Amino acid sequence: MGQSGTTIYDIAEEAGVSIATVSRVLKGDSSVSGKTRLRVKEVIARRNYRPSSIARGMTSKTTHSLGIVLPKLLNPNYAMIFTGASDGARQAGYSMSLFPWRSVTEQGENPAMLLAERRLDGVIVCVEYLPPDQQEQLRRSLAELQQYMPIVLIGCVPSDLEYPAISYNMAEITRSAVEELISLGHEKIALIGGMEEDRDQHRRDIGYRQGLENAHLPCVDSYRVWCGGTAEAGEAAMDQMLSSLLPSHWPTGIIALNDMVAMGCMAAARRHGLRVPEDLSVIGCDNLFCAPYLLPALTSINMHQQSLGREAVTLLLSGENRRESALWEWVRRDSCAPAPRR
Amino acid sequence: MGQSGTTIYDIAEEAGVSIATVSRVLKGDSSVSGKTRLRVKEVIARRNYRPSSIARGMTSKTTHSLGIVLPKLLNPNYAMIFTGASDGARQAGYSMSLFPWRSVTEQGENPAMLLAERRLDGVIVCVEYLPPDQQEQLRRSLAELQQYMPIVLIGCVPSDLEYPAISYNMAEITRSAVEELISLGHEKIALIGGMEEDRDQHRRDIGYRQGLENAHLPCVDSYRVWCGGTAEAGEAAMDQMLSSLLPSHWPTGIIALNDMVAMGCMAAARRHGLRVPEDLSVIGCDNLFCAPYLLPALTSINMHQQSLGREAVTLLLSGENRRESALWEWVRRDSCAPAPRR
DNA sequence: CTGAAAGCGCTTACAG
DNA sequence: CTGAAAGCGCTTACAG
Repeated sequence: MGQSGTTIYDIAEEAGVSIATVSRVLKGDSSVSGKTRLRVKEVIARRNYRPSSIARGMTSKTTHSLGIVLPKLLNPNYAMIFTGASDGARQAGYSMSLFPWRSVTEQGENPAMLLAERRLDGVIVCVEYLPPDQQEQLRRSLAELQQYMPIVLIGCVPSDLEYPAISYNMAEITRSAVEELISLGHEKIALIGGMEEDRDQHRRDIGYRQGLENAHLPCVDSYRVWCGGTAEAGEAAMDQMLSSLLPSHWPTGIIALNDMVAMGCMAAARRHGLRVPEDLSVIGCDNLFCAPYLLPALTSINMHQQSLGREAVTLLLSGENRRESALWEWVRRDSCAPAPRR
Repeated sequence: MGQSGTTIYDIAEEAGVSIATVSRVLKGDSSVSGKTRLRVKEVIARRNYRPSSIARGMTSKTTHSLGIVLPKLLNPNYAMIFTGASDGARQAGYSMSLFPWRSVTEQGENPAMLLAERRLDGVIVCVEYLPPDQQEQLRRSLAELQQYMPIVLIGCVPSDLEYPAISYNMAEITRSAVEELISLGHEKIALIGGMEEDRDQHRRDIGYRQGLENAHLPCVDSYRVWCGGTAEAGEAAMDQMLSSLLPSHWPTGIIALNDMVAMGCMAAARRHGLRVPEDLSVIGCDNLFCAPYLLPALTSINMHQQSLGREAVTLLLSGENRRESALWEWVRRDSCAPAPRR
């Protein structure tokens, strides 16, 4: 165990050359003569020698490993981003490590320093919308982090954060969702979403209001609901909303934070005797693998998370300071229908 | 960018001590006098200094980073394992990197060497059932890998592989699933599962046959279907099976490879006019977050993947050579019912 | 209690 | 084309 042991000195000795020469054939330096190259290569192969990337890192100042900071991988959405990022990294010859969101967001002394120690060649930070006080902490952590390594932001990136970034158009997406429902004749449209603790809601809220306003529809407070990002949370929130409203005031269209929340909403709606989509249209977000297999199949928005992850790596390694918008597209299925006649 | 720059020399100079002393206060060595300790700590804080973990690794021979080799993270199942492992690692002060399955399984020169270079402190390898020829490659890769770092196996671990491991009881689980259906009066029980390329099926097949045999039921070839692990694959496989069989021969119970496959099966069954669970009972595996929200809610098996990931880390860091069995439990919902009267 | 020195396994000018 | 030497940023005996 751990007896890898063989170093560049062993190879040099066995091949009868200096370690400098071994180092040269390792990096494919063409100045090495054919015969020495062959001899050295043979020894390397026979001894199964692999240079230590960490020793290399000592001189080259580069670790060939990247990091990604994510809120929670259990959301399949983030798992997709991570997968894409991990793939992209590997293809470029880097490894990818996962760090928890709180490593940049928590109060206390220098949470970002966890990453700084690692001397990564760069880090992708996936940011959700945060309340003002936490935003301040995020700002500080990012500034600190950037002194140690390049960073790229993805997600709900505040527009005044001056880093390379690929950001979600949550306002635009939500406005589009409102328009989608309005075009089907809906007027009572509810917005269910936003992590309670970090009020992810904010951007969505802006788009939601815009959409209603453009159609000269009123914005009703009881149709705007905060909840967590899980199916359970969505179910509870929907249940709560329906229970507190007279059936004549029930919304006919729901825009959910994500597909998991949408799943919960549909379950709660069913329990209250609502049929989807006849009585209630539902729109999710993220286009999870299970969306087409729900009953009815869920209309959702494809966020292309996997390619988002890859692109973030590309951007990170490019060193450019671009700011892009993440792609998204409608995936219309069976959970939306014309509004019921009043 | 990357101007972290400050080293132990800077701190030593500014505090008017030797680098050895700085190193000592860094590791909390009690031999340092109170006043020097304070002075050094002050400089460290002011300069925002963090020792380079990679330089530390040079001497300590330890990188404080672990790896995990997974087939594919897009399966939420593996995302759970990864999350658990990543959490466990972090709590122990380690970081966790993801490596693709093919890094240990692919033909060619020393695929495992990708990992060897990294000088990880250990690696978790999540193994699926493999056909004999690939098993040989796996065996070689693992043996090689172990020369560089400790390894722990999880998943469908061949019983003759002499490594610390936490393995799935796929045979036992599948047998239990057969018994579950038999106890509901089913006699025509189909097994849908097993990645076509790696015949993951094997263990399940054993359990399936045992279950039938114990109940003196025949094992019908057309009820054993190979397919990939996705919903689409499950849908296609089910479709194919129903289309090729006379309705009077249709199975009344399905044991699916996993929940995603089960989702596909249910969709295909519906298209063929079968009601679940009245005409057809379906059992999934993995208990995905969406299982309770399907219609009908899917009966499944909870594999506790997250704690499995954590435990794998514990086992890895313990250095022990234990071999454990992964926990599992039934989660009975609405997709199983008594067999229809013939 | 503290410092000078060697060493971890490489890479890279600098000579020859 | 090749080698001796310095250096990357730490840790750890070894002296004092």
